[in-house]
Amino acid sequence: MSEEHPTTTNPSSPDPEPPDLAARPARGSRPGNGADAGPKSERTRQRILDAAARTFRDKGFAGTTLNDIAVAARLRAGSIYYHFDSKERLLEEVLDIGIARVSAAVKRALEALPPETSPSDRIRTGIEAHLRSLLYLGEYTSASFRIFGQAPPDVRTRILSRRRAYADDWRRMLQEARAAGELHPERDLALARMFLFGALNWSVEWYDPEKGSLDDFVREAAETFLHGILAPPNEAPPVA
Amino acid sequence: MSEEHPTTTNPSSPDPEPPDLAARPARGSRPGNGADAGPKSERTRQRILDAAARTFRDKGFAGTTLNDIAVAARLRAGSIYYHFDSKERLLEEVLDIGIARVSAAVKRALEALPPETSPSDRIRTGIEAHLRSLLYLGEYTSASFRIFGQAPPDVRTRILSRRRAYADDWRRMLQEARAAGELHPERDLALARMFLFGALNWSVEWYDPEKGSLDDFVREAAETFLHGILAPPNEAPPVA
DNA sequence: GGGGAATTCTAGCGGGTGTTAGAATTTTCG
DNA sequence: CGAAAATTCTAACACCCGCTAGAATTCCCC
Repeated sequence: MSEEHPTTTNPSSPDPEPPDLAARPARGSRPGNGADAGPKSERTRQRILDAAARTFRDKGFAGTTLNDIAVAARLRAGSIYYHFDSKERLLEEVLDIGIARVSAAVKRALEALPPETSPSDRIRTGIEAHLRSLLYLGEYTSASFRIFGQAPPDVRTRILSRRRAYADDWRRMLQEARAAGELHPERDLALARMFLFGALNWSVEWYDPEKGSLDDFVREAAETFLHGILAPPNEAPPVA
Repeated sequence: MSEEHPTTTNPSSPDPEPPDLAARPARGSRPGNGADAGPKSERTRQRILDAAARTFRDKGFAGTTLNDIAVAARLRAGSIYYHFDSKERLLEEVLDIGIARVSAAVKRALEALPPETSPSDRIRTGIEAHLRSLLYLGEYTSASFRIFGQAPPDVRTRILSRRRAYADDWRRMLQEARAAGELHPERDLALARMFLFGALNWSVEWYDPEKGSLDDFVREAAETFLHGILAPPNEAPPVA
């Protein structure tokens, strides 16, 4: 219990506490005493993280200056280094929080469903939860998907395990639906999943909350993915 | 006939020659004579453009150094300025060529169809052509979609008209299919279109040409978008 | 309120950026 | 061949980057 930064900012995800992110000794002198750092500066750390998430998302990783972040967080660039080891580490934490939040939101939504819910309805719920956390929950989630491709290789590999775990959740969901006979037997599930991720994550680039409610939007998105755009082939359309 | 650079590099797209990109007087002295620049250096310009497309795509706009491009094009960074005004202009031309090629490829594929082709089959063909030019045709097309979001605002607005024109092609295609009664009446076409773009363009990030043929891939992608992933609701699945 | 730790700021270092001027080289063609 | 034009290179400028040391300040708590 001698570490001073809680590392993971999101309180809703039970973390196995990856040790690589935690080790950051306070600069000037040793904190020494048993108590961890006061919650006072924890809020500054939070402000920096928030500013970084938004700025990274808007201008990309290489396009973002530490000064950009500092201005948005209302301090000087040098002060960032009291809280974070480097620009890369800052990115790493933003990305990490991002997937952690999306993953937790989806998990929570699925667990809230009645146990007899059909696999395809679970997929529907998952899509809606994923989209909602992307578009509403904040900049971490959108940043996490938007700039992952720009992250330096070592950051990417360090983040990858979490992303893979989330991808596995989806793989499982789709396989269960297939096992239940609810999916078209010829569809390639791996491709469908990547297709889905692409479609959903791209929405942060163009979604406009002014036009129409978010609820309608996420519902329609799920329907489009499940049913496609074609009219049902056999029966006449319900409008008669 | 006093300009020396043909501006648009792709010979396969009939361009209306946007004048903003063309104006670049040769540096040291006036070319003066009636003949335009020898095709000798035109190939250097091409090499720079190719190198820029690939490097931009891989490392992003801000993450790419003029020196990176110069190394890939086998010359010195300063020499780039003989052919291009600035890094931004270089990006602009790469992006421009990218959409122009995708747009031309899709248009060509659609025109090759027999005139009685149904609107939904036209959509299918469009999807396949778009994907193919993204994944096979080269780095301009993939770069164009991958880094558009990183472009400086003025570059983005200058490119936007072309992108809008391409989006309009798709809007039209979808509307015709709907008018023909081939689309599900409740689907939101604007959303479906953005959904589709997101799914397709994201594929440049993960598509692996080693696993399976491109033909199968693009076909399957089109089916997934058209029919969704669910099993057909009314009839029994064709496997009986 | 005062003392010591925690936090922020100032100032700067070393390096790399886009860009440019002008010299050096290559190409073109009479 | 030789001269003029076209192309490339060299060298540098001005600037901004990520990052650090140490001084200055603020915070916390007895």
